[in-house]
Amino acid sequence: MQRRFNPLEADAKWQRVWEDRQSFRASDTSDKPRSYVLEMFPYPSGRIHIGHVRNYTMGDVLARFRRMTGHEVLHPMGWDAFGMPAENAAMEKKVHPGEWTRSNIANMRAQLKRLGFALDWSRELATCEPDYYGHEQALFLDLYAAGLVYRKESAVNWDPVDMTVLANEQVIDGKGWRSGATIEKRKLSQWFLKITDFADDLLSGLDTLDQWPDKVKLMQENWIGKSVGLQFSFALDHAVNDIERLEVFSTRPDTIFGASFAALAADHPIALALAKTDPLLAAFADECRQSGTAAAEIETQEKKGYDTGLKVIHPFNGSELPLFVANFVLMEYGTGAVMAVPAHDQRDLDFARKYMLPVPRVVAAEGDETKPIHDEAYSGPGALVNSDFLNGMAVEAAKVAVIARAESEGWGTGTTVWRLRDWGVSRQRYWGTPIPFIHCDACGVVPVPKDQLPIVLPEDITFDIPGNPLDRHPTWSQVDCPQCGKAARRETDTLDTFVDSSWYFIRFASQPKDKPFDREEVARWLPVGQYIGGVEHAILHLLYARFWTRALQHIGLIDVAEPFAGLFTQGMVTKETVRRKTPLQYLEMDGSVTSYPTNILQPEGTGWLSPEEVEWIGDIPIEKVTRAIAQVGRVEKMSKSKKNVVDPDDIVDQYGADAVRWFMLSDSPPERDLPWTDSGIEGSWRFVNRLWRLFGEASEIGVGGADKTLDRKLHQTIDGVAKDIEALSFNKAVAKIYELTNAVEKAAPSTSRATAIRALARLVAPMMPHLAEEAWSDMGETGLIADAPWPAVDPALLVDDEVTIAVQVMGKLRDTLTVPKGTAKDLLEKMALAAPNVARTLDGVVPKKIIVVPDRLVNLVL
RNA sequence: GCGGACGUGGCGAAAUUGGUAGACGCACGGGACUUAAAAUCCCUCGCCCUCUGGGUGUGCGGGUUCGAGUCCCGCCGUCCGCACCA
Repeated sequence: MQRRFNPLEADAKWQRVWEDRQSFRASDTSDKPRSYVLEMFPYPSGRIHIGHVRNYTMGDVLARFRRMTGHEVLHPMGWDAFGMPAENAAMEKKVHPGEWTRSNIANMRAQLKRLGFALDWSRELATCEPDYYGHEQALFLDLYAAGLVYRKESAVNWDPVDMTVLANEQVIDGKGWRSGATIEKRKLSQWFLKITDFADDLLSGLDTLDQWPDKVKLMQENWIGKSVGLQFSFALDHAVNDIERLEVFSTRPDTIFGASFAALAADHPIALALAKTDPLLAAFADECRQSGTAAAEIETQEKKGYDTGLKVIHPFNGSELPLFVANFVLMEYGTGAVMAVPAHDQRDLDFARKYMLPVPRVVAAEGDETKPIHDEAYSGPGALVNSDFLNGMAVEAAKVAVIARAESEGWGTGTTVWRLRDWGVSRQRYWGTPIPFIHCDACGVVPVPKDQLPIVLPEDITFDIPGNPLDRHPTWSQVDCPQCGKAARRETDTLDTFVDSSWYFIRFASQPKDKPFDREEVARWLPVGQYIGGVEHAILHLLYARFWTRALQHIGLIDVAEPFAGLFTQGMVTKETVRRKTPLQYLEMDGSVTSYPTNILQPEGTGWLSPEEVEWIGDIPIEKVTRAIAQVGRVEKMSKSKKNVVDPDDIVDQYGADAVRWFMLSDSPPERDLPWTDSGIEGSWRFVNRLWRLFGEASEIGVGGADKTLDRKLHQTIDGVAKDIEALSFNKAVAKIYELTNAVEKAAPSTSRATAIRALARLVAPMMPHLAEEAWSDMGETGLIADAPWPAVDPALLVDDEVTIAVQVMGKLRDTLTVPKGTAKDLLEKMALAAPNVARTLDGVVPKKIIVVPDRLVNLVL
């Protein structure tokens, strides 16, 4: 056993054993308590990156730990395999997207296997295979039958680079989330999922998710964007194209007497109608449409308007208010028109000041009733003033009163408006799930009969020109109408890949051939107990998956409303960057620095330097090629462009899987970023070897017999590490294991020490499974440590029998006392006064008051 | 602008209900072993001082308390999300 630990040998050996024995295959029939541990499945880009390793290591530790604590664990892995990169590769490398994707999957599967994850590979799935997406088509048809899928012509977000439509969630600062191209608005016939039907449920459901980060819940809440208020109509003084009334929505109906104008979006039907005969308005509307939606532009953009000359009639006092077209009113929200109350809304105020409109105050805090509004609108609480029958009411009461009057008089209703839009799922791409519909000139849009599923993608396609290859395929879209039998056309749009990832966790739990899943089997596993992934999916994926699950529950296919009971969002892996420094400077032999003119020898490239391009002289980085001094940049997310990527394969080659896994769990709390350092992985590797040597001493009993102190340390560690793993506080579990290891190493040989070493192997088994198996077998155990139970805790050993008491004088530490646990207060008091450091500090002064906290401290107050 | 999170050594970080700040790891420094190196082991390691002791210290300024990293009030800074949402 004194041989050196050879990770590459041990890793391969135990990985083969686990596979041969199908150790991590989840049983559907087990009567153990079930635990579904899931990490977000990867897109098969070609290589695993270190962020995946961190993500899957966390899930793996929890999964292995749950197995050891008697759970039947489902811990599956699959591939989010449809999407644009495969088509881009097809265009660039002339390789079929399917071939590219499947070979990437093979590579990445091999990489994952090298890390020894306890995954149930028998349930592996890839969303690009017909036996997955065919079932997705069936579910889509079920949702269609239930009225949750519809098709409509609408203005959509068009990405001119990827040449496809994007959902609102996929447009960030007016740019495509993948391509970064500025998004255009286009009118297209599109498929939509009625996520808005579930807006209220998705919002209130957040309250049931007590094991989700507040941050994610808040982000979803904001995204869903519920606003409660009054929708009502103003009468117009002149009809426009037979439109006699103007519908507006307001969350502040209480301020209705403060309205001094009304405003329309440039695309509002009234504005469009007026623009036909008013070239100046048409020009203004065009200007509004062109203005960008980027953050910086909105920030600085001036409020602008165009007076239509029309008036709206105030529903209570009959006064006439001017009607403007204004650049700050959005057609997509509410009714595309607003009642403007400058005193209590900042945008309305800015606008009113510019166009010299009145600013009557109608809400005031006590004493402010006659205080005029200057540059800042008042949106705080208070009582209504200058508001007729509302005067004196509080804001909330006034809202209720106005809504009641509007409803009884028939010109408005209390309404809720949502920011959430329906989910547009059509994509004009090849590499996605074909939408199972047929367009017939006679019958219209006809769903594909389920017995004709799956609609499989054609293999013979070309990528030589941009656009959707399915549109160009000579025969694929030609099909007979299922209803009338006449020649018809297949839908050539495919589904957004976020649909694929909205139900894969259900398919993992149950994968019959003839249907998407079996209801009873799903009920045994769902919801996912612990879901782990990056925070970048806080809205997109996690909202869509919640919606899809609720929709399936709504149509009676499954029994849970929420797919993920526990969610954990882990931080990124970062690394220091190194950049070229200009003008170039050189380190001379004597340590001095020489500068050279900037016009000679300027090297090319981005300026980021990879570790291979840099040599370190002390802590000064030198670029090898130019010999110039470089500079250490910020610690940033690993990326090719910053040249700070670490490849998992390389480091597994060098240190083995366990050292890498251990490093992923050490130091940084899992929700925070983890800075990768070479010395850090070295340290992990050192610890692997330290443990290996210690495991070799498992049978050294010595003469001592029991070692009570070590027994306590062991049991406290077993207990603490279990709690830390349950809480996903891996960094704390790691620290406790280090502490125990230090204690065991220092302890003299004894039966306690031998016991502790054996227990230590099981404590590290979830984190370093290969080392643990190797040691376990060397210790003479016959079974696998992967199947071994978590060590039992003796509660009697969790409490110390001796405690260290702090002795303070006026709150400052002066001495400590070591006493038996539970020592009486008066005795502690005496001992504290007698302590030498305390006596010297007191110098004869008698304390006025003595505070004794048993087993903690004594504080002498003078 | 709105909402949220976070500020602790050279670095990553610990710290139950307010109760010995800096566990654990990394780096640095010193030592042992060695012909030498690697590996390993031991020691030191917040800052300052008149150093068997004392002062000071958790972004800054106040407050509550016998006692504050932790609670309260007011600032400053960093990061994240949303963004003309009526």
